[in-house]
Amino acid sequence: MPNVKNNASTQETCRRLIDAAGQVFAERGLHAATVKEITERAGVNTAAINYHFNDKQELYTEVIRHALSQTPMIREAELGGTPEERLRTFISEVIADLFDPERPSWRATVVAHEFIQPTGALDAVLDDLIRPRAQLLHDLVRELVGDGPDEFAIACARFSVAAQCFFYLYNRELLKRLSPELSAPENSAELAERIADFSLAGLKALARGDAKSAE
Amino acid sequence: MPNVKNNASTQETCRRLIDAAGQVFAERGLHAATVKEITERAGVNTAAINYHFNDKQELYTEVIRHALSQTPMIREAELGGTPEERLRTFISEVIADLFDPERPSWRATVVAHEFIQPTGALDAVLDDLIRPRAQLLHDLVRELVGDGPDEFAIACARFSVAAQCFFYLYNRELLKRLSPELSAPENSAELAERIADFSLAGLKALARGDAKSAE
Amino acid sequence: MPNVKNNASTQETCRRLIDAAGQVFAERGLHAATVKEITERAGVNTAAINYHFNDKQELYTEVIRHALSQTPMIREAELGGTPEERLRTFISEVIADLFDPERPSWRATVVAHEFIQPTGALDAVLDDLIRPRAQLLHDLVRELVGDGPDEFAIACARFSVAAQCFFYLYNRELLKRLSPELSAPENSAELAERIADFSLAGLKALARGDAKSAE
Amino acid sequence: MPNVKNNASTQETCRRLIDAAGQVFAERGLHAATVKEITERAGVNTAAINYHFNDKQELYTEVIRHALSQTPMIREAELGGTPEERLRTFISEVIADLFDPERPSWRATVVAHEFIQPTGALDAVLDDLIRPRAQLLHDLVRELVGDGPDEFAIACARFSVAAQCFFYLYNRELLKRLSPELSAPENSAELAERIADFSLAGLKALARGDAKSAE
DNA sequence: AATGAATGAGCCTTCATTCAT
DNA sequence: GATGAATGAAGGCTCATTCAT
Repeated sequence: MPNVKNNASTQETCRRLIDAAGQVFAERGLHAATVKEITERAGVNTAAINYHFNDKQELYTEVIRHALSQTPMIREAELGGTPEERLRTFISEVIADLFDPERPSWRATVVAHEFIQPTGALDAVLDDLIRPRAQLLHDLVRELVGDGPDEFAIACARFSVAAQCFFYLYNRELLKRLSPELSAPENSAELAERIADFSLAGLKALARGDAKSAE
Repeated sequence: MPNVKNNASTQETCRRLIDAAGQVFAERGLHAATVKEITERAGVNTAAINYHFNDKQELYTEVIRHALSQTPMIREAELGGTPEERLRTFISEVIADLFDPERPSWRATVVAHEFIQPTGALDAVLDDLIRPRAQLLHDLVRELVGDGPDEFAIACARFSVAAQCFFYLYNRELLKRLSPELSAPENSAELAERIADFSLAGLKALARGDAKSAE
Repeated sequence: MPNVKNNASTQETCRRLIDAAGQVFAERGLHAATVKEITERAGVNTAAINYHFNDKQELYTEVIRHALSQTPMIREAELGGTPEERLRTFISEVIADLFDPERPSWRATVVAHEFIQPTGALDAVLDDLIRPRAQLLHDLVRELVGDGPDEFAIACARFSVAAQCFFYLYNRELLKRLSPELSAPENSAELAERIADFSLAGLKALARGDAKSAE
Repeated sequence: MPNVKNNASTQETCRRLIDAAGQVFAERGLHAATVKEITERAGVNTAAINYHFNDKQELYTEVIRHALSQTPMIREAELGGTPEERLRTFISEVIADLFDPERPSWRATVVAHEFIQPTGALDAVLDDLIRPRAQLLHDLVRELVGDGPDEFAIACARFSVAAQCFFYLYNRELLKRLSPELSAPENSAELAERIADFSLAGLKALARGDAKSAE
């Protein structure tokens, strides 16, 4: 957490540091990223990170917090419509965010790093930023499948939905090599629809209880 | 690639180095892992890595290769039964492998690291180890949905299936915190069934062409 | 080439590093010299070499440059008098420089090392520092022998003069053992005169064309 | 000094090691030369140096001894003729040896290294190999200049002669850059004659006592 | 006798952090 | 407040040497 300063130039420096650090952490990971590269890309002096964030790790935590606080997940809560429509909207937004060449691409990558190998930053933002988003998806799935399935089934189902979105976050590099057409931003709308179709079919089957696992 | 030695103790040393390195790379990532920690855990000399593998990066590549070459994906090709049964078997095997407390847990983690942020090891094993496995799943999905859907739809569908498995690989730490019951090995059989149910429902919908994306 | 810093203490640190490095490089050669010994002798931090000179090799190049830029050869150009007097002055200055116990003795030795086995530093200073000095001696010899001899003869003659001086640079250790009296600084004035006598006799013979090689 | 073995293959291995080591020491110097490169070039196993010569330093000493024992200096003693003719022959042989592309070129270079920076090998061979050669040249110079000049003058004169030969040994690399024509083997005969002319003129002047240093 | 696999000391360099200004 | 020069700890790697065979 940065020292809270009111000074406008301090805030500007912090903002530039977070942006530069996000890029470098995304490209190289926490350890391989060097303070020198971050400060040079931010155009600030060598000591700025220690001055504003105490150390590299705290800057990293701030970068993770920043990245997670801007994910679009939260917005689906504000949307109306049928549950089906809201699930489609949710998936579209997440996929669009991942593929949008306009948005800083480092946000998703640093989060992926941290999820695979938590450094403490994950726990620092778990309750503020992650649990509420997870709850939203949980509630939406419950609405879609009704009261029949137990909580374990709900957990599986919501992760099946989330997994399909996260997949395109975690495996960008692999997909570039295996299925370049799936990496192209112009196909992301169709991809989102297909994920939604697939997911709604899976959820409806769960709602009907016609699955083998329900026997 | 290690120097090929016939000596039995050399092979033993290499094996112990790969195992120790797998653990350390999984815990810390390629850059944060130190050769000192690896060699100490393996109980060998500091110079052993350079002697047997030339350098740290080549040891890492060997760890990735080792991890991937032991994934069970390939075995589903040998299984008989209907396509549905083979998909269920495939998912069960992958999930069982991820949750099996007997198997070294670092295999999955190092692969996850490498997929998110390739270091060159990914490309070194792409054609040998990854493409054949990807092709198997592609063919199975095609069998299940018939000739109707185009290749893009097949690609989306197979990644939707794969994504649900990978999710439990990539997000172990997150799941421990959000849904401890989904991290428990004793629930992995039910989890696998639910993933299979969800996936088969999604694939059948694609086969029927009753999806919004088919309009 | 050191980073150009204005700071006075930085310049002081660089000066001390060059002086310490000169000693150690002279004693041990480029490869056998360790940065640890250099930095300890300079009383600075281990990282100072990399900070000020990027790496050991660049420090070495700077040492060579420093050593060559302080040779007295260049001054003979400013001296007046007959060509004979100028040659005597030139030889006296070079010999005096080599034997002067006040001047750091490493300058000559590091240059000798680099001339025998160039590491890249030689080429870095060839055009700046070596060719101009070589040209001065060439011109002086040409003046002394007139237009008769061809360029090859001039080349041989100027190297015969230079060789007698360089000999006492290269073979200090050998001379200490074979002819201690020739290593004594108090005899250096007589030595310089004898070299000059010997050389002027050789040059006059060349000018007269009474040599066997001119037949 | 190698363990004296009668075994023919042992002698063969030592010979190959000395030859390979001579090349590598000449190219890189004592420290930068690696045991691995030497043994590989010699086609022997890693431990051969320690086995046959105890350690790298003793192999190096043996290389120096080998190099010095084959210099042609000694042969002039066997030659007849006037002192002038014998000096010409001596200089021709030394120069021819340095420029002869047929002879292994590392001999001169390793000696030059050792003369500039004695490692102990110099002292090991000083009395056997160096003093006798130095004495021969001393005696020849004394014969040429008669009894007039004192020993200091003789010392200066003989080093003036030797210096002109050594110069082309020590400064090979520099000469390649400054005067390529003086590096060409086909010009070495003319070079030797010019050195002899220059030297004989210098010695005759010393004999006549017409030098400034004699005043 | 001769080998080559394995060792451990030590090297150069990098880098997050500090401190005088 | 903010800087950038300087630090020291630690990292990966090399290499002469050893030792079991």
